[in-house]
Amino acid sequence: MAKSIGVTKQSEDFSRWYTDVVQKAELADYGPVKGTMVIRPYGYGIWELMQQGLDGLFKATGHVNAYFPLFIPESFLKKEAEHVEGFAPEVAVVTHAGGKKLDEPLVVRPTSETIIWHMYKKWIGSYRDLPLLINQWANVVRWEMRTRLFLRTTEFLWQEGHTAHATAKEAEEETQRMLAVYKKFAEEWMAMPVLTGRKSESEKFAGAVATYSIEAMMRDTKALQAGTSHFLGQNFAKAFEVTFQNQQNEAEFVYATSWGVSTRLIGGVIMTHGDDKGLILPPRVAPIQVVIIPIFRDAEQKSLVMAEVDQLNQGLKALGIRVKVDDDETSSPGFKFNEWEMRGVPVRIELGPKDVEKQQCVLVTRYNGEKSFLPLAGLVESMPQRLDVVQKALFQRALTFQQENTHRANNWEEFQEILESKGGFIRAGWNGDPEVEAKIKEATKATIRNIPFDQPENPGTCVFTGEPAQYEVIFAKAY
RNA sequence: CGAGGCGUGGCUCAGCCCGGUAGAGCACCUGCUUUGGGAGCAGGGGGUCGCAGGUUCAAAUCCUGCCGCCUCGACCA
Repeated sequence: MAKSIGVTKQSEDFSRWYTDVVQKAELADYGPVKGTMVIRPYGYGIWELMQQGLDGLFKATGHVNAYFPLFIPESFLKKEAEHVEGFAPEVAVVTHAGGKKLDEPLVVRPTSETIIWHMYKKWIGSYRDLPLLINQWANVVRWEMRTRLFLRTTEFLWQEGHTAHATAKEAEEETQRMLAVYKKFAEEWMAMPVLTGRKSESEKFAGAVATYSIEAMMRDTKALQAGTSHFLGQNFAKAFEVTFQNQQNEAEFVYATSWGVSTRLIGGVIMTHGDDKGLILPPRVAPIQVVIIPIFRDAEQKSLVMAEVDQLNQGLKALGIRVKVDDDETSSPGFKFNEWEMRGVPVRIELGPKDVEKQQCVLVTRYNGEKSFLPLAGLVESMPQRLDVVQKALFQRALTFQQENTHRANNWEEFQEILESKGGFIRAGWNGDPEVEAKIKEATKATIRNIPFDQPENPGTCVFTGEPAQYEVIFAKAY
């Protein structure tokens, strides 16, 4: 024993731990083209559950799904000045197709605002066509220089909502509504506590009037932008000449929003809950919520044990619980324990001859390693409740961690000291000057994650200049 | 693109300095014994040594060029 199997310890090398977990838990693998990723069935299972959850929340807020093309005429991208400036460096361009050079190059969408607003021009004529609330599930391509599985890949899966409204107020409300949806999803499905707020000018979406984000803290105390919602004002409506006639019969430019979360969230859930043994999945997004490991020596024991196991399996399935029986006879129980722990299954049930005799089983919860002997009677019925407890406990644990690693810095010395010794989120005053923001970034690599909605009455002084602060903001090193 | 490192069975790597039969561990296959925290023994299969050229009787090993990957920096959901 004691061979170095499993994953690199989180405490030893967080970044290697992450890469190990992603690959050994069979969530994803590297594709042959630099920066591309193959999402394997287990990882894709998480994404499917996320999609179901999010899609339900989108539908509940009045949105419908549609699909727009992957290819966008290059000229579209150039119509909105900030947008093209922001995305031009990272777009992939198709210059040849059908065996010849194209008249106009096509860009592979890095996001779909341009092609969607091109279409909205055709569909929107009067105030009666508004609001238009469309979401699409799609892949997008951004040629990033440095990539990491799930967190930043050349091609990734996401959803992008694109809405059109008659008034700025309505669009702003939509922006906030969807940010709240993201917060709810992150916290209740992914068990990831997040901070909501507005992005600084330098960090906002290219082409937006304002960008809002949810920011989460990973177990290495670095920040992860987990979702964004943009108020686009009339920028895209003007670029694509999308007007509507209001009730006074006047032409007006339409107001827009867009919002998205991506497969990056999977990276977030891994880094929010995982430990030295590997992945820990919140039950709501776990492809396998309960794994049952039967233990037996011979055929007689096998039939005895499997009879109980089958009953458990059927019972749990009937309640809609995602359960797997690992009856593979070519690997040992001990191996399976470790394997399923590494893969983050929330609850494990062990059932052997001794248990059948006593009409009990061994139940182990992944996140805290707690092992208990429970009577088989009533076990099935108790499972939804048990999973719910795990789901909430994971959120609580992550929330406590986030709070314990959030500090207030009142001056530059404190700021640097906290960043060096503790890391994490730093709440600090900022005078609102982008140059100051840039200087802090250059000096420390910490960036303003967002300007939280919950502002103190007095934001104090700017942590860098000592001038009166305009806001209290969250600084952190980020992914 | 700047700086470092690395390309050898599926994976992790040794061999390279000092040229001469291509290796180990893990994984895989077969058999027997095992199975309550990563099982043991025995046998077995599998490699154009990143690519191209050069030096040499002889190249994984030396030389040149190219390609790819990783880490760090500049860009970002």
